[in-house]
Amino acid sequence: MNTIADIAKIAGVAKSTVSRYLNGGSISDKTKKKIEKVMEETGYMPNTFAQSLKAKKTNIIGIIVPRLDSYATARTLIGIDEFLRECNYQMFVSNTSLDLEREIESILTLTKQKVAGIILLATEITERHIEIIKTIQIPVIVVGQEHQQLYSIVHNDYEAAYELGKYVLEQGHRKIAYLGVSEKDIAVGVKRKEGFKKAMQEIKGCEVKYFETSFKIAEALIKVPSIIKEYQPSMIVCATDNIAIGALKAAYMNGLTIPKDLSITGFGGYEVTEMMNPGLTTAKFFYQDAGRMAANSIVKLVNGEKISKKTLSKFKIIIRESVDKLNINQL
Amino acid sequence: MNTIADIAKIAGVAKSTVSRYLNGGSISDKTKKKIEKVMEETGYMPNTFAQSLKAKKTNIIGIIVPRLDSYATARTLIGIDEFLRECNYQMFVSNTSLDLEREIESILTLTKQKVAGIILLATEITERHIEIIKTIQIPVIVVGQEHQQLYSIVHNDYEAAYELGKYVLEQGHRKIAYLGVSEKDIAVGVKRKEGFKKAMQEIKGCEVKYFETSFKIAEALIKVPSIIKEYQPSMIVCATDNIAIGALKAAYMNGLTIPKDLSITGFGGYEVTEMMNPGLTTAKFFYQDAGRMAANSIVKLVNGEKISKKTLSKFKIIIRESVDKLNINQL
DNA sequence: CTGAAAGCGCTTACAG
DNA sequence: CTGAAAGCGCTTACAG
Repeated sequence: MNTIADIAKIAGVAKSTVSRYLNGGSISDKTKKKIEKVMEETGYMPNTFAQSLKAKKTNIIGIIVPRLDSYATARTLIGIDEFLRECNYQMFVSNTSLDLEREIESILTLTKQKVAGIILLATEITERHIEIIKTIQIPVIVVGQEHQQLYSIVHNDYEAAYELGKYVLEQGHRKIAYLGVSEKDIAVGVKRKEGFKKAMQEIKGCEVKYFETSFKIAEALIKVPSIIKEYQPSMIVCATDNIAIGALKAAYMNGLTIPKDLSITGFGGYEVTEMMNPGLTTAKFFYQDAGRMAANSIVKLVNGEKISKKTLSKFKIIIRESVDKLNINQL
Repeated sequence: MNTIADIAKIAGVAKSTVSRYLNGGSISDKTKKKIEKVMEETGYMPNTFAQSLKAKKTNIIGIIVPRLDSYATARTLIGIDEFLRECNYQMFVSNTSLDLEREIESILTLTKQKVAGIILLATEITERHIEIIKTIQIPVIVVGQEHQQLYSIVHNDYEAAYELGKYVLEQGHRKIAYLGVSEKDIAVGVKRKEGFKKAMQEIKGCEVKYFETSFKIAEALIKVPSIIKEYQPSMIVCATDNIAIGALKAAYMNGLTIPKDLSITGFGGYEVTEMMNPGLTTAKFFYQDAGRMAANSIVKLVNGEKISKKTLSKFKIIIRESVDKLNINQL
């Protein structure tokens, strides 16, 4: 592996000239040719460390993800990657396996590596997050959760849940189970539930019962049968598509036909929900878009531009076949 | 952001002493205490570039993935990440969006960044891959595809397909459609088909017809109805779970009941196949294991240890409900 | 347009 | 155990 000094010697010029060649400084055509030739012959590759050591910054954006095996993560990463490439930035992905401790660690490690900025796909924002983000001198964008003190890109969980709730009521459902997640997760656990509640409050005589589960399909599989048995709702609104997929399977295993015997909805709009049978009605979020927005924001921050604290990503209610149309008079 | 020189000055020692403190060299308890104190006060963070510039190597392993939104990729990454963390290596993920040109580029970029090794989740290995991998002086492990000249971790596609083929025959199927992918993909396009063919050849009077589609669910959705209509098989063996999911949906949309009217199998063992209705019979590969194996291999190579050119990852036929048991006499 | 020199922040022999 | 010095490969004023 040869260095700029080798190239200079072979080409018979000074190191600085080679450096200038590399960085688009002004050089005569003659020396340009000479250097070009040597470059090709040697297959020279600049040492990124030496470059960064001088330049004091990199074109790398660190992305911290809670998990890799998630549709939402994958799509968001694709959006980030796409946009970053267009701006000549690279992305460095760091996985934390849903461990908040590792999230903090990752922020520190990325800082050491002098990334230009950090995008955090968040699940829960703790005091320690705020603290450390203030300490490091690097811009940070949070995706999926919001916090007054941080820049964030968030899905419109509240409105999406509200719209979905209204749709469900329009279909005549009046005895509904809402299967949510822990309120530690503000976006999924709180906002979606609140939006849904608002829709429910706008109508009289609708019975709703709230249940809680984890993000795991397997847990929904276990919880749903008892909900069906004890509460006997005409529909289960699930806080994520994965929970809905578990509910769908649980219902089938208990001999129920969807949507005739039970209606089910999700949140997310994962590709596979379209392939379920019946297709799942769900509130679709545009993860890839949100990823692009996050990338756009971080690049702006890195360049010292101003951006608004919070950006909302859009959603769409996708109506498929998993919700039955009930005749209200029959109830 | 302060440097080793700042720390040294504040603590009243030499830079080299601080460096020694950082790297576990021998120092007296007294100076240790002093430095420790200053470290805490300043919140010192070493500059990774300067470290790497001297040390001439990093603890980073570059991972090149063809796509991010794939179950197989995600699981493999998890396995790699897990193992690498245990060995104090970091992973740097580079996505190519199924663009072979970008794959070559990524190898070059990672080389410039002086990664210690590269793991390539491969789809197709071209001459240019071989060429460039020979050029760079960095160990490379290929996952998912094999090549005589490269180190690889491969799934046992051939045996898996053979076993699955035998199972299908045991269930009495004698008119089978095999829905595969392009033969450019040796593992999925060739090996699986070959293994399946071998099983078919061991029995007489079985009619098999081979079809081809892409990896996309949407394409399977289009192709499958015409296969059903024109060929009327009792079963469709799909080369991936995604294709099988598309087939399942297509069958439903055409009013068929699975497995009574049509049996379907896949390859992969994606988590969601268990949640389909009916559960999909499939050849499960252990992606996370394969990821760990790849990480293990690359660490060995980086440390100059010998490893075998090719390592096989295991598989398991998962029998669920998507294959009907036929009475052969009835045929 | 070109070159010599200083310096980025660290590590590592080499003396003491 | 500790310090002074050289050097990793590059970039960037500063002269010429």
